[in-house]
Amino acid sequence: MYKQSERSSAAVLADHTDACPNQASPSHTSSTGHVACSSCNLREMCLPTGLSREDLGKVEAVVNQRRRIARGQALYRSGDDFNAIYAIRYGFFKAQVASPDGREQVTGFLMAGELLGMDGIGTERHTVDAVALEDSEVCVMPFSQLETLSREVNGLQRQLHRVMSREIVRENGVMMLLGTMRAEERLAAFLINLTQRLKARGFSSTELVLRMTREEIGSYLGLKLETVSRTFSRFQDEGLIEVKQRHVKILDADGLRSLFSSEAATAH
Amino acid sequence: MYKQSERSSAAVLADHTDACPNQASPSHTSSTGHVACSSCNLREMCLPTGLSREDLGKVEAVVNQRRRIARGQALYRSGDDFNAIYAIRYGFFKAQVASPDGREQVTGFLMAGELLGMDGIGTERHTVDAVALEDSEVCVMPFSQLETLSREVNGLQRQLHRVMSREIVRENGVMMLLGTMRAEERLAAFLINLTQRLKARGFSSTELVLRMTREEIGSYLGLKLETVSRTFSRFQDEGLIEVKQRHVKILDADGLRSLFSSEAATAH
DNA sequence: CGCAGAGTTGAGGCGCTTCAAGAGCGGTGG
DNA sequence: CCACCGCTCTTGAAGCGCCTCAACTCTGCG
Repeated sequence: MYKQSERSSAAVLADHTDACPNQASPSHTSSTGHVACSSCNLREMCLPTGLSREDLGKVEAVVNQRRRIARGQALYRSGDDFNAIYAIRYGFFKAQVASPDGREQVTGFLMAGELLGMDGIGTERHTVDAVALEDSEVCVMPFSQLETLSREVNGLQRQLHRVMSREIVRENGVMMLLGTMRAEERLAAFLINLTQRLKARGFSSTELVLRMTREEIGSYLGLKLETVSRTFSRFQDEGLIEVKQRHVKILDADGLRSLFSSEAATAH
Repeated sequence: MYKQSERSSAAVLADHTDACPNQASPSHTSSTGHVACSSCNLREMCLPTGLSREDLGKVEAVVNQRRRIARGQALYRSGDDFNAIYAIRYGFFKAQVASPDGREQVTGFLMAGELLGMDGIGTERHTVDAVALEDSEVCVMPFSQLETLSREVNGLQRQLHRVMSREIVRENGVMMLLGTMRAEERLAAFLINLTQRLKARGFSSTELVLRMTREEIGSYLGLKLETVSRTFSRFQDEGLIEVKQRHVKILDADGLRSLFSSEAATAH
């Protein structure tokens, strides 16, 4: 039914069947089995997009390790040394920053095929926390090797620049959301964005299971959890969506879209 | 008195003495005189930070053009083809995004030594407008040449990655500001940030001339111009600053800082 | 001198937050 | 198996912070 949840709920189950008894620290397990980008179905939305078969082989030589992160565990934390960037193989993460006085802001939610860790390049230290919201696995790409290789493989260099630029542009969009939109618009934009990304990964674009709490959604959108909850309820009353806890069914995607694009006249 | 304003006001004057009569389109003038990074006093806060003399020479070969932008003109606009990134030689810019329905959000203010244009790398099209807030000049760095050169000059590659990563981190900070801070905190953080950057450029860290309107500040901070104005007035009443139009004197920098860092208990 | 753009200030209202109570759900242990 | 606990989510009521609308001042410029 929820196509998205199949593997995910299985992963959650896996959490409690083998995470506890088998391993002391499941979050730091690294399965060093060789990684084959060429046989990864996320290839085309991950870092090696558009590389030739030959170049792909060179990249595979750099992506020599995977790492599993149990739900609730951090892949890295603000202040950690920066060594690598990470591609999500499966699972779901949040990225968040903390201010000196303890406030936290979720800066992004990341899913399979997306990259984590670019915040650390500038200072050799990570500046955000990357926390798994479900049991996840990432490919570890040591950055110094990536830099070396991208001098030789033009397509990789190009792709690395693209990915970083797109992250800048994505954040511009979030700034616009936070700076100019009302609660209703923010949440509608959030839902549409999520469903689009899920659709690109072959999941349903009308049914999804939220991997984060209302509070985390609120943090991302600059709202309090009660406002998120109320707005969900209002969307449901208006027939735009159907919400049952974290299960959301989109009933009127265009209606949602019209809440934040074009129809600016909604504001009175 | 206002060290910062010396050259700037001179530039503004230049605007009205030669922009109108002498040139049809001052914003597109490119003075192709050779550019010498090695003799540029912004060298150490610009792209070629930390390069050897030899490598610097190679970079200079790529930075072969300057461009002047008159106040109010755009260096580039959203939708324009992406060709180059730009280093500001002097002047002041705002970067802003527009949503389909016409809302605008200022995503940054940029000063000498800072880089513009990285928003365009990902899609080969710019996604933001870069508008000069005073008469300005930039060094044009064709990106394809920069990519080619950065394969050869490791320091340049490294620096390019650093700069992009730092932009991501900066935007994370703005997201935190927009998502969690109150008007007072936002404006205090804004002022402290500006003065720090001015100080790094050798200007006074206590007296500054704002190059942007209240509305532009408000757009950046997710506030309305009236709120910006009122908050300035309140800061003045509290003896934190002295405001006279766009002239701002910082009287109590620590007081301002305490408004947004540590003292979270300010919220009641 | 008058006009336009930018900034200030006041009054009132709305949207979101805050505070609070209760319901739903999953996990745990008797 | 069911009672219980903790966490998440929902919903209501009241308050406050920022926005909206509006009038006025200030400054620079023709």
